[in-house]
Amino acid sequence: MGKSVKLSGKAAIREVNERNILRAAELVFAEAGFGGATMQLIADMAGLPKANLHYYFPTKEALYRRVVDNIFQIWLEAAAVFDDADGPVEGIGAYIDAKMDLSRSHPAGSKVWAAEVMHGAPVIQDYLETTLREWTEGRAKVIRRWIADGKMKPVDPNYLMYMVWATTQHYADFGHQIVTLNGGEPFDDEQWEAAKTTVKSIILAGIGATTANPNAKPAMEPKITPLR
Amino acid sequence: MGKSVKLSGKAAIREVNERNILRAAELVFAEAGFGGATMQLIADMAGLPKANLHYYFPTKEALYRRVVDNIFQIWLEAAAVFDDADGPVEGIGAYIDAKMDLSRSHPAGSKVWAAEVMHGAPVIQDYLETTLREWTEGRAKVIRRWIADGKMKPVDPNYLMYMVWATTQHYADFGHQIVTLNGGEPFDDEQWEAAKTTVKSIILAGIGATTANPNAKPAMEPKITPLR
DNA sequence: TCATATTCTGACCGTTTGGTCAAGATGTTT
DNA sequence: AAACATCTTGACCAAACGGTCAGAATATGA
Repeated sequence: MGKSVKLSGKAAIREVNERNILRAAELVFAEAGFGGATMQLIADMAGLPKANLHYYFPTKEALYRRVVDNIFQIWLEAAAVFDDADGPVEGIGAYIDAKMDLSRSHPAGSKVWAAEVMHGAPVIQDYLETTLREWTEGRAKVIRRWIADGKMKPVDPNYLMYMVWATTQHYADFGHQIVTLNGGEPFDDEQWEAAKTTVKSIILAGIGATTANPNAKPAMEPKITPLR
Repeated sequence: MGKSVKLSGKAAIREVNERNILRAAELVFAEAGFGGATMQLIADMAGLPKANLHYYFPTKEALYRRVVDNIFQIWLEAAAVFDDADGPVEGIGAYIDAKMDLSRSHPAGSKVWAAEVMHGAPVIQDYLETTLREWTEGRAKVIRRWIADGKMKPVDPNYLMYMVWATTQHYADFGHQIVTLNGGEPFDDEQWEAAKTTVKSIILAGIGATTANPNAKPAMEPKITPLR
């Protein structure tokens, strides 16, 4: 019932060590940034001598690349919930849920991604230009369809997507600020649920999302400049 | 007609150099992070020998502190537009406008702030606990008053504030990602205006903001958990 | 058991970095 | 112009860093 076949011997050693190193590296990169992170610190956190790190990952850049790769994979998997949805309430709602859950369960990954983008995406530029761009354009088409079907107000899909990304990832990237403003206490289950509900409520109400309303015309004139 | 008295001689030299250094430092810190930034790079960008930097700012930490201080000041000044407003449309709308303008005019500052918070706010923890907290609580009271007056739906002011921060700052912090998804072209005036309008439109509609409606009762039951 | 492949690790190295310093250059005051 | 304060800068240093390497330890397969 395990998710992967239990390996033994050398193969198991390699898998365990690589996993440990990647986990430690993600935390250290998230807390100190790429420049501030040191191989020694990652090694200590993984419980391995530094030279052993370089046995599995030849350079700091290679290790960082793998960390970012993993994050992007998780990101894409979570984005799948968008696909099989009949309208914005279901689709965008589920997407917000998924991204909020990720911000809670995987804050370090979100931070590494944010720092990478902020520094000009030296490592993941190709991802942005290919995979992410295709994904975004695909979802934009779906949203435009929903708008045409009268299921939500006319809104440029890109700005809407940025808003969802920004709002959900904020709870990971700025988690420290939020905790401080919360009196130093991390969010409990109720607060996470309230945050999630508030985000969904405001965005879905903000775009006038309805479960289905094919024969309705937009409630307001399309003030928003459509995508050119 | 200048904003400050023209100094001459040594005083002028000091002021000009400090300003140049701070400007260069903000850019380098934003692009490379604290750990990735080097005094040599900042010196080159400021057009000064490295030793001269240490004459004006004794350590890298001291220089970084000053950069973050400046950012926080600008942040606070922009936040003032919130204060003299009669309702959410005016207050939150103007605040969003101000923060969007800051994201466009001062993206490096936003990035430095974001990185600082992401890394656990080692330098500005006291700001978060004092000034920022007081400001946030003050604004939360205003928002609760608006809710009580029926000018907007019941929403936890903190979650709402996080949403405004996240959405507006996203255009600075993730500017590179947005530019890439925009085909490599930076936003032009129209796109900035459209982004601003979309953000305001969704948030204000999302919280059911009206210019004034003192004798109306909330349109929906308060699903949102109020601040405890 | 022995030979082979893989994993582990302390010691080491060249480079880069933040920071220092002494001496010179430039402006200011009397 | 002389005495003083401030500013400038190339040269330098100790520490920290990413990365290397030879050889020990451990597992695998015949």
